Amino acid sequence: MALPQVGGGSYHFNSNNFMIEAESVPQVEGPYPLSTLRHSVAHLMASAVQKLYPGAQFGFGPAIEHGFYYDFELPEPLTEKDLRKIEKEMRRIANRSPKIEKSVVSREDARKQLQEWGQTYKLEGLDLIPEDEEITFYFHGDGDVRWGDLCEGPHVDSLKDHNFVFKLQRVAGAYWRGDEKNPMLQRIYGTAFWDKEAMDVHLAWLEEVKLRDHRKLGSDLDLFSTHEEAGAGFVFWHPNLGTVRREIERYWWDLHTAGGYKPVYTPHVSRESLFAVSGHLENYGDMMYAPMDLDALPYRVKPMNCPGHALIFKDRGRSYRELPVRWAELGTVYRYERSGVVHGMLRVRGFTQDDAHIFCTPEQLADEIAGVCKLVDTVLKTFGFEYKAYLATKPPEKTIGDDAIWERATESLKEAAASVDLELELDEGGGAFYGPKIDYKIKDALGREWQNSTIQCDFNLPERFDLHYTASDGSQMRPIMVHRAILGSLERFVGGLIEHFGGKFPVWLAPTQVAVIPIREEHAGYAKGLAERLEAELFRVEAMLDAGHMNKKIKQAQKDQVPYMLIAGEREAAEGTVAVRRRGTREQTVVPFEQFLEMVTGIRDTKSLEVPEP
RNA sequence: GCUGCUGUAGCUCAGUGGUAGAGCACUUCCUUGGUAAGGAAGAGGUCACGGGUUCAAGUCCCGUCAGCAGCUCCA
Repeated sequence: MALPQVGGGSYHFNSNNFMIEAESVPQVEGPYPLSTLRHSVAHLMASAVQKLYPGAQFGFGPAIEHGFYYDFELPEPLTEKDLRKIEKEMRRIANRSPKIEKSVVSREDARKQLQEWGQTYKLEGLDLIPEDEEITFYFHGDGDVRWGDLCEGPHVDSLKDHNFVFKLQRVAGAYWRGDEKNPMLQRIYGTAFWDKEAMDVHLAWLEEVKLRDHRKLGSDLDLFSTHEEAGAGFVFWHPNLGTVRREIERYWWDLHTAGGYKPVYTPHVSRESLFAVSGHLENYGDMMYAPMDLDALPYRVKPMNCPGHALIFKDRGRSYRELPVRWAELGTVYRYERSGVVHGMLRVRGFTQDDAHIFCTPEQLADEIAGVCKLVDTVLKTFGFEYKAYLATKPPEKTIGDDAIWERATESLKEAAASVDLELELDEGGGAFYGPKIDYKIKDALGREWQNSTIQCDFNLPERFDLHYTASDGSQMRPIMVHRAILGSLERFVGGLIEHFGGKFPVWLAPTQVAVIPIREEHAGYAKGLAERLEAELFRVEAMLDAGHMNKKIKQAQKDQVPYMLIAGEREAAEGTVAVRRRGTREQTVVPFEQFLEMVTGIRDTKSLEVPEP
């Protein structure tokens, strides 16, 4: 999809290059910051709602990352159709009396005013304003559309004298003040920009997000499904995505083997008492599935893998000489998620973590963390993700472990990051109750941030399981346990990957890597030979040899996002060449088959994200 | 879980109380085509599921399940 030309830079989403060129996003300067404009448009919207739905109660209406929203309590539910009506009214109001005026009032006058208007939520909002802060109202409109709002501002001075565009996007429910114990209000989301082109680019971005939705691609590309028969939040991986997953797992195990990790496997079901020891029952019980009775004892499906790994550590005495131990498991866990939150592959009720636990001494901690940081870097770069890392430190209360060990562990995290040139942003007090951690945020091809990788120090589980090792002086010491996941969960990671790549998987991951298409049926023999040569090199090949039209096969292979098509007719058969057509292009390059094979082998084996010409 | 919306063929969707439809995909036959839709015929639906209203329900009502946009919560 080609987007409007903006500021001399063109903007293409759908080329073979899956990344979006972020630098070509236009930055249009208006007379006020964009967030001020959006906040003012939120007011404009609220006044229109007031006009159309007398008796509306108003909640909050701030500017947000890509626009704004305003929460209302209305006698009837809004539909998308009502949004057009509200937009129309907004334009009318803005044209008629566009000035926005600020009015500073006393707390008492503010209260009186809001009582007069009958705005109960706003009155509650008034009480949230600190004593020493100035209280302001902003007014616009006149006559029957005169509208004011308790608001700290700032706002644009006029809704008419500056050029801007806006659009109301959707309506949804939202709890008053974000608390599910409070009543639910109706929220209208919208956006506003200083110029139409910028908004068009933003809307096109939203379209692209929709096109790349892993649920849509999941069905278009035959990747995965969920089933009413199986229940919400349980993912069925189809052969195509199974192939992607197997490649990722193979890569993951190779890296971990090289990194000194040993594989472990632990049961999906264990006695409930195990989770009492680990503390999961107490702290995580709401997320766990109900117990099942086996021989009159309660058993549970595991929500995490760590208790199992702790049991393995505890199975025999450990010496300082064998530390650190690094144990990895692609461990499938089950967690109860409320029905409204399950979402494709990104939020599910059963998933596989790329889990590993490192048991080490405090002295070893920094080196171990550094090793994990390197591993994370390698993996994320392989998939083309940029990332940022955050150091989450000791929360203010309810923690386990004395200050000395917290300090030492936090220092180790810092030291480790420094040793691998990893910049850490501080997330003060963001650690778990059981230890400090480093969290990674990755940025995908659409510029969206995801949280996947995490490295967590744990002082709690070693305590609860009474884990120990014999130190060189013969004393019994407590190991530190490091939990770490790089992908997070395979479901969420691969679901995100589908969107990151827009279904255009790099060669090493692509379910079908090469499609072989004969021009006429009589060339099928040559084509078959090519396919066999590729299969002998362990390529995943689709040999489209049946009697059908070449054009249909090309169309099919393009739709399936196959990175390379080899098209072979009389000339190619005579010369031992292939006409190579790359994903997302219409050009062909005719090269000797051997040359193609060598090129594509290199691309695959280096896990390149490119799909170059041969 | 909550608010609102939705569920008709594999997919996208039409069908507002009276005999279930279209395009694409699929199957068969014809077509032998040099880079994204050749032609014809055919098959395919317990209208998510259960109950109710009605002479009559895909259509109206209630419930359940599943999905969508969010909220809240999370890998």
